Amino acid sequence: MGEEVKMRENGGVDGGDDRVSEWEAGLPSADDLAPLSQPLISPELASAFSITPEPSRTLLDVSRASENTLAGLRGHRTLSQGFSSNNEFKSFVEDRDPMAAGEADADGSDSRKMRKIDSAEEADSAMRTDNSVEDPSAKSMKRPRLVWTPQLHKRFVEVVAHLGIKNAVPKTIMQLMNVEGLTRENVASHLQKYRLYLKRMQGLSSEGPSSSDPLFASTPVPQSLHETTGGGGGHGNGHAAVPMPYGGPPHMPMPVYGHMGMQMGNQQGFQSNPYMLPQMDWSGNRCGSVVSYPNSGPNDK
DNA sequence: GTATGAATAT
DNA sequence: CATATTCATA
Repeated sequence: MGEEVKMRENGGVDGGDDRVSEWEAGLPSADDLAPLSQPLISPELASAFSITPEPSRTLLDVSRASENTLAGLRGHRTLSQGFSSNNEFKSFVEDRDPMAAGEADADGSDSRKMRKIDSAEEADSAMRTDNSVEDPSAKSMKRPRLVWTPQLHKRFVEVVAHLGIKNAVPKTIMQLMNVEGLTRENVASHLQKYRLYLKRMQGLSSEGPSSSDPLFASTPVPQSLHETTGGGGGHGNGHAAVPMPYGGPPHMPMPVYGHMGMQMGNQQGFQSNPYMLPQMDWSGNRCGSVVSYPNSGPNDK
């Protein structure tokens, strides 16, 4: 099972060196996972989800069943726990929402207000036309919308930062993130947004008339030239802080989780994805009996 | 044919 | 607004 991380084989565009092999072991130690175990989710949110707040979750270091790719690399370096020990990353997913907010048919009737919560026993069974998408062997299935959770985004940012804008291409990022279920398109899309964000910030680094420019973002704007490996050297890039206003640490005016006006019929809300993500690390953190996933798969092509 | 980046759609 | 999907292109 030992696998070596293989990446960038030379796509054809740009002919820079594709040498990469340092972060494999020295990826940024992002920092501590402390915040990770911290309530990334507000209590109310948790309540809403009905998920046990689990107050006694000191360090979730307990779970550590990852190690797939970087398993062999780790060992040296005492880094607090950069990527290697970051535990397996899973994504959180949300079912395809036909219409999230507004924008439905005409304007006057939005018949979308129903809440049948209560009743201890909701035996509402007649429903579901039975189309459970279940196909363990399904090769392609419409994956649910991927939610870029703060943690995920963080990973993303870190990887990108350490890759250097030059090598930060979707495929590589995806591979380095090593998040199961993440697809190139996912990354590409997010990368696009991220780039836009960077660009926007470049022009107005400190400007900010009153935009909602979060004072976060220490302007880590990566220099246009960065070469992480290879070459040249050095680059003492320690690591960048999460530039995006993501990962709302202090408060949560309504940041990452954005609008959770989810109108799920199921109280549990969580869907059972045949493929990925049943676990909710950062927030719910339900480790312990995390089922090992058929990691063998689909990713990493 | 694959991968990327931007545009466009949901 | 956040992602997904499509399109043109390297």
